[in-house]
Amino acid sequence: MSESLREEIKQKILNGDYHCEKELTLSIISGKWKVVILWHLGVEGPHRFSDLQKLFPKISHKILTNQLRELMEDGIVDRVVYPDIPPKVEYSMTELGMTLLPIVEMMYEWGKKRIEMFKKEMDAAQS
Amino acid sequence: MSESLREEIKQKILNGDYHCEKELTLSIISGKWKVVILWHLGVEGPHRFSDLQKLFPKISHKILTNQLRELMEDGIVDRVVYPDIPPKVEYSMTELGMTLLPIVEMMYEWGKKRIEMFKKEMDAAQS
DNA sequence: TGAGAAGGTTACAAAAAGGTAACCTTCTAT
DNA sequence: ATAGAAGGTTACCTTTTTGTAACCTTCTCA
Repeated sequence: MSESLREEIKQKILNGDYHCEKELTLSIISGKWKVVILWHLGVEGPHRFSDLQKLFPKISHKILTNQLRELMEDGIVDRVVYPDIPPKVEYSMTELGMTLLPIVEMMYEWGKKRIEMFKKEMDAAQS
Repeated sequence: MSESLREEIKQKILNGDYHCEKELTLSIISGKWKVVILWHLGVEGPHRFSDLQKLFPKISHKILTNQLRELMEDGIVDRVVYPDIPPKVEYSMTELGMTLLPIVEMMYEWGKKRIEMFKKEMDAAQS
């Protein structure tokens, strides 16, 4: 019936009856591939659908479409169809999407440091 | 078999064979209640289990335990049991957890602004 | 004695997210 | 004709995540 956490939170906001600032943000970036997509679009600029497929060989066609659709619904990415044959479709960050990029970049930095900590722990354990 | 995205990403890191910095961070904060829990523990300090229950009346007992367990496994929160009767258990941020707080706070700020935008749009639509 | 407080666990069910595989469109090149 | 390119859709299935409800422990208070 309800169509996900994203929808649930949007409803709450529309009803004006909930404190869900952080949940809203989380609901937008949650998704197995969303932060990586955002990182590439934000840092490297627009990408075609097939570029993204090459970047993430393990994502299936359907799921990639799906993640992009949701990001579009949330106003984070834009989709431009060029009248070419074969089709050419480009995805890019919206202005709003770019305001999300600092968060994505902090997540990247945090994760990087955390991974370095793991490595040190493992090295220490071996000596 | 595999026990979630969190586990999957940890495995990748242990095997040393993956670029998943952002995914690591996301996997830690993903969870319907985790960012709110982190925000309260980080900004307001330690809380008892029952305090958290009162803060989020809709979270079930089991899910709260579960979210806290996962945050503990990830080294983000600490659990201290006091030898009282009835039991007293306090959850708090670890040092590592505190390094995550800036991200949570940015998520809060972003969400807040976004909600304000929604309100303006709705007001504009009504006039 | 038996209800309640604070925390915990377990079996089970429902919803959401992710994934597979097949199909479609329109044109171009073989 | 027919295979391929670039993107899209659909039906179906599996795994993860979230939730419900019941139970347990130990002590205290009525």
